[in-house]
Amino acid sequence: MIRLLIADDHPIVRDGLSGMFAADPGFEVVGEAGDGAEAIRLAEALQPDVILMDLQMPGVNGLAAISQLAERGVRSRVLVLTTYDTDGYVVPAIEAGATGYLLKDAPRDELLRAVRAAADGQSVLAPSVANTLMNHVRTPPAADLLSPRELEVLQLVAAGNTNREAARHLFISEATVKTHLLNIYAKLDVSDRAAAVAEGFKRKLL
Amino acid sequence: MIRLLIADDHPIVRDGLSGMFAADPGFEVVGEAGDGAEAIRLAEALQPDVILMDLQMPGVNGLAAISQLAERGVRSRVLVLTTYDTDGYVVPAIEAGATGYLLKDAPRDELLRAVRAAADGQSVLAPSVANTLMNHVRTPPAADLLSPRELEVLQLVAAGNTNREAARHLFISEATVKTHLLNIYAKLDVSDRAAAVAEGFKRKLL
DNA sequence: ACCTGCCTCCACCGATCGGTTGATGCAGGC
DNA sequence: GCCTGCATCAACCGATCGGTGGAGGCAGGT
Repeated sequence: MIRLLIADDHPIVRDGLSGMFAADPGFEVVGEAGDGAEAIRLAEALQPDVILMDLQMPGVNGLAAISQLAERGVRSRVLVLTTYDTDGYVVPAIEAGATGYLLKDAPRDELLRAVRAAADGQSVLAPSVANTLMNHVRTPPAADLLSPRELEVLQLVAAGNTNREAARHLFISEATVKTHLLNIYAKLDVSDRAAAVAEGFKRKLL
Repeated sequence: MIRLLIADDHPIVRDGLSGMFAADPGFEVVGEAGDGAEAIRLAEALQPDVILMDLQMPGVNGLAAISQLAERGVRSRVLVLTTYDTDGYVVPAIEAGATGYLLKDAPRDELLRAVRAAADGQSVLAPSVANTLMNHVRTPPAADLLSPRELEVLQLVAAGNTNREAARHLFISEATVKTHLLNIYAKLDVSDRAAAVAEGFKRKLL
């Protein structure tokens, strides 16, 4: 018997989900919340196995609610169930601790399977959500903004080498290393080696 | 009609998959490869819609094959189909360009659905693989190795500030900034600001 | 043939940084 | 009450860095 909490600001959606799960003997809807704050209160009080959470809610939104649940040590699994494939929310929701991410257009049986999987700690992602997540992991084009040589220099600098040491590693003069660095600064729009390293990481060059 | 290429070093597995897809009129197995090199050759020659790729293969392994296919501009979707939920390969495979990742214990109909989805460009992940991927994007504990103040200093340094500028931002003296930096160097086991920024990124502190 | 981008090198300067030593005050834990 | 960790400040030194203004060679593309 899986104990469920439903958090959605639309009563109609809550009723629909509630009825759907009530019809299946494997589930019990133990509570319903209309906003994030209520969801947190009820989750702490009821300790459900799974929380179906909409992201768009008034006041404390779903994302914030997920973060707070994690902080407060609530062990319920959170399954995000949202209307739109709002790309921008997928990664934050997962970072915040969501166990799964489905869209509301999912067929009934898929939703039931997903909740069972979530209760079991397994991850369920809608295909388009999986896409988003995978694109997030895939390294972007990583522009060949820096020349190969400049990249080598930047790597050595990031490893803590002084210009002189980097020069020795590359069998060139210290002056050349400095020239490369100045070019790197210009290309990355920074003004010192530390910021260049930071930009290098941000742009996934390192 | 979806055109398939099967790449697996076990003939038995190839036969099994081949027979399975041959039985369905929606698929056509246009080729089979026993190693990565052959998979690449056949993929370029046949331009299949989907490639079912095992990761463990002699010579050029599946991971390397996926990378090379992407480099050579082959437009086929690659669906990784491997025996074990080898965690370490999930993220690299996706970074290399895999469209989906399934385990060989997947039921027959799920495999068929997955191939159709892949042909359509949609992502299909086995639940345990989805788990792995999600854990990868979740920010690790991010050890509170650095004190809050030290972290602020490091962030300012990473943004390209000089010690003096950082001091002004924090309303403290330059000497204090230097002290913080020295403590940061010791904690991160580096010897200059550039390497500290690099370590900060590697340890996900920035 | 020309231009552009890349890689290489030089010299000089002031500004900044890294290293050291030492000090104070204030929390929290034993 | 003592110790540890954190945050704050000071003065000093040599080493390093960033900025400037060059210069030449060598490849690839127009």
